[in-house]
Amino acid sequence: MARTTGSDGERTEAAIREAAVDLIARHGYEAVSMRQLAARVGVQPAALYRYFPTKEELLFILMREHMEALLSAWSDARPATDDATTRLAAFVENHIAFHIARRAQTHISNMELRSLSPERLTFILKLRGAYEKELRAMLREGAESGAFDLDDIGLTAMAIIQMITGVIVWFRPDERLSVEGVTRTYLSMTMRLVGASTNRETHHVHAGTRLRA
Amino acid sequence: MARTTGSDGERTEAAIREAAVDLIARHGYEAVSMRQLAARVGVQPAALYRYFPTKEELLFILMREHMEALLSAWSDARPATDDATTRLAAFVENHIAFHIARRAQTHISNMELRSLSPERLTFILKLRGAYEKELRAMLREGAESGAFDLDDIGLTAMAIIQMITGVIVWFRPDERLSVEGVTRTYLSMTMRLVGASTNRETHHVHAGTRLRA
DNA sequence: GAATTAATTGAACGTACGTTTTATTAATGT
DNA sequence: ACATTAATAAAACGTACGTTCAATTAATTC
Repeated sequence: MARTTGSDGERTEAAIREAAVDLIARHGYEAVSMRQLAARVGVQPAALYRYFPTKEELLFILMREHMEALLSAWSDARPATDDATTRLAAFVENHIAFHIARRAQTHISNMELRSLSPERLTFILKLRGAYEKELRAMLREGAESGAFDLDDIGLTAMAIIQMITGVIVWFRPDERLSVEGVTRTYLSMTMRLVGASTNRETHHVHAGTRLRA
Repeated sequence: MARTTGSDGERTEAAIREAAVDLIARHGYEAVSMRQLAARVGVQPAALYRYFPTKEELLFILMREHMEALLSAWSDARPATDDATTRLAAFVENHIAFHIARRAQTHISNMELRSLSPERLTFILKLRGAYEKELRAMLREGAESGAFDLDDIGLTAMAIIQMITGVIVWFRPDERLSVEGVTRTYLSMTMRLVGASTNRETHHVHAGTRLRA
């Protein structure tokens, strides 16, 4: 046998990507073999190499596209206003929506970094860094304008990222928890974290633990 | 060759554990071979099987001991008082100290769950569940007593866990960031998250001039 | 000092891996 | 229709994997 009837390069490549995302997110990059992947796609292992030169390149491409899509989504969602609170809220909402919609890809981008070659790792980390920088810039602006009250920009940024990315670890939308409800709660928690002054929560007094030396 | 001079079962087993924790945390369970592990220990691959029947059992033992040590550490650190704020503070402090001290084991317990058989996975998840239940109980008590003000106990618990466990992902103690300083900041952020009220009158103060990058 | 137990080696088993090569068929362009 | 290109299959390459087994030596016991 050779070329099969109805075969189409574009469709096959898309099918490989899709199957790879699902399998790698589920079992891990190292645990998924090219034979497994080919079987899922319904093709012989050799056919994969028409579309992706190596297994690692396939992983890298999936990661790169996910990170670029994340940055692009934020670029689109980013509000025009300079108001730090509005911008931070948009950031959190976009982040949660994006990560819930692409749970598998996010899992891969977070878990499989160590399977990348040094150069590819650096590339992905640069994209990640650019994204986190956006958050830090917001926090700094809010702190300087007085909209936020926080101890440490870097630590707060990491805390927020960990918190809102962690949603995908446990969240499955059901009748009890909706995407909107979860987003609302996480938005509220984020605002507390940065010490945002809102009209609704002025009666709260935050913990007195303050800056260290 | 056979038994080597000075060989000692206890020491060899400890060396295997130690090497396994380091290698698996660094490269991932699937990526580490028994041959690699044996080479690191300075022994032939077959020798490993005197101490651990299979590779997966070795992973399971490392995870189980880590989780049991975590529960045990909390059991020791848990304050006698019923005060929710005091107890939550102790929880966060213990959690961060434990996870920084055992970064590699934590990494393994968080990342390699999918390499466990269903029964072993269930076992580990039960231990983890017991730990998280402690946190939820604290939050519930604090919410009922009025010490805390929060929207959703389950979501807040997950947010806190993600946030304080995330420390090990990026934190390396250096001259700029000490364990104590990071712990203090995370403690403060946790108290904000749960809407803790303090008896000390703390008014809204801008952190502007004291901000760190 | 002989017998027993503990610790390890060396070699091998069967299997699976990522990848390459070559041949073959389907679709496309002329 | 025919030549060309696109898409795949089939088979094989060398390598590495987890694990087992028998043999061998060191330490311990009596």
